[in-house]
Amino acid sequence: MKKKFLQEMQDRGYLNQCTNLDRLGNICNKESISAYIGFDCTATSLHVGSLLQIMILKLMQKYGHRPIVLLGGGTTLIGDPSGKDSTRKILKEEEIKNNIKSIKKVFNKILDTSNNKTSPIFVNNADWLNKLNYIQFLRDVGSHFTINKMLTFDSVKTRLDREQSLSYMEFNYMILQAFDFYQLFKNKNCILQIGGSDQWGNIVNGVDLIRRKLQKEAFGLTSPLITLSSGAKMGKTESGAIWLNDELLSPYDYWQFWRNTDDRDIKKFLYYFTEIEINELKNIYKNEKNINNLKILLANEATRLLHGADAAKKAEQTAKITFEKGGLGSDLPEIRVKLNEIEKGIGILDFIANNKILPSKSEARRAIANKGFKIDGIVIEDEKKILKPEDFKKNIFKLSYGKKKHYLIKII
RNA sequence: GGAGGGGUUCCAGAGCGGUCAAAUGGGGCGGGCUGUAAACCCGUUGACUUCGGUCUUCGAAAGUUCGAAUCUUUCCCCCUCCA
Repeated sequence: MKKKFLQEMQDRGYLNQCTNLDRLGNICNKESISAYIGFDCTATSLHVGSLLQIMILKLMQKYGHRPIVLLGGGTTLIGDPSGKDSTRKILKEEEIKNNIKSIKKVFNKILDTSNNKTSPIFVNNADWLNKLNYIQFLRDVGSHFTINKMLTFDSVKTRLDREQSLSYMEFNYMILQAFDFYQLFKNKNCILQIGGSDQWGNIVNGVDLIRRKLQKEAFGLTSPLITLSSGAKMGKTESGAIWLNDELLSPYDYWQFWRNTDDRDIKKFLYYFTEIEINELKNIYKNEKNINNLKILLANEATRLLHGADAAKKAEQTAKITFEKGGLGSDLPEIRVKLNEIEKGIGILDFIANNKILPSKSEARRAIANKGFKIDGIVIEDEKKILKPEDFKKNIFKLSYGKKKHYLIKII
């Protein structure tokens, strides 16, 4: 039973690169460690692009290790240039604070907070970065970095190669991230930093800094970049990002996202985004010949992990009713209208635009001309249609846009 | 600091006085086929419209003209070469 934690990391495909896999494995098997992952706080929610990292934190807990979640209030003020080809918008401190609060909710939902030994610790690097004294910092930390080396990092190189500007502020990002690791190593006994493969350079810098300043070994580990078979970026779909916070994306829509996984990605995703044991997964994969059932399994498991079992069940139920029976699933997004407005009559175009189903009446017109809208399964042929009480059976009807977007229209 | 090149609709990229809401490709969206998949095919892709049109867009502002994305001036930004 060697390398239990790292073994499963590897089996699930979470492991891309490690500074010293053998030594880290030995330590992990002997004692419980702390490891950190830093998250960006540029939005009020993380999206599925960060989910793999969160799964890793969860896996740590499974093996008795403690995850440290660094919500980078300090570094978000700067903006990580890795993987970006242009400078990011600079956020106000107030916004970042707000984002951190909102993002935290997701961690508390996914991670186990009941076990004292493994419950996550949240840290904010603003706590130490904001206090830094520039000159002091340059002497203590800056002296350990050479420009020669910094220029060789991908994040810097790609910017320069593409002749896109890289501000001095952003150039400093990697040093700050290295300093974060150093701080956590020193104060929280955090010996490992994990990140996406684009973070490799930044992570190695931290490991180096710790070695130079403390003559101690720290470890770095990266997860692979998730690539979709379609070539698109994970987490970005037609209708925007797949947010983890339910205020931004309902559990039903989240479920749908997984249900619509490309055939070619399904196996990988089951390993990545569910907690089903590897052996069981192998079995399932061998025995289940209907790929759609695998997609449903993935959707259920992934949704359960984030939104809970009830939400997952409800979403599945709604999907079943809506797609298999053409009926009205209770979990579909609802749009309520007042009875007196319906009695007056509402033009379908106005209705679509006012309720933000589409952004403009012109688009609504086009969609109707292309037979994109249906009421209870019947195509709306006339863009001049007026919604009236007769359209509502039992005060409700289903408005469908395309094959996948359905809304319950209710009279209140 | 000097010399050139350029900023066009989501992106790339044509247009270079009227026929331009702007070619073409990509992406998006809708339809068809299917399995709520992929591939493929078709349509669509500024807003408002009484479907006749109307209004707002081609880095910003001002101007020439009956008429400008296209010409002129000023400004802002980006790139290349030289110093």
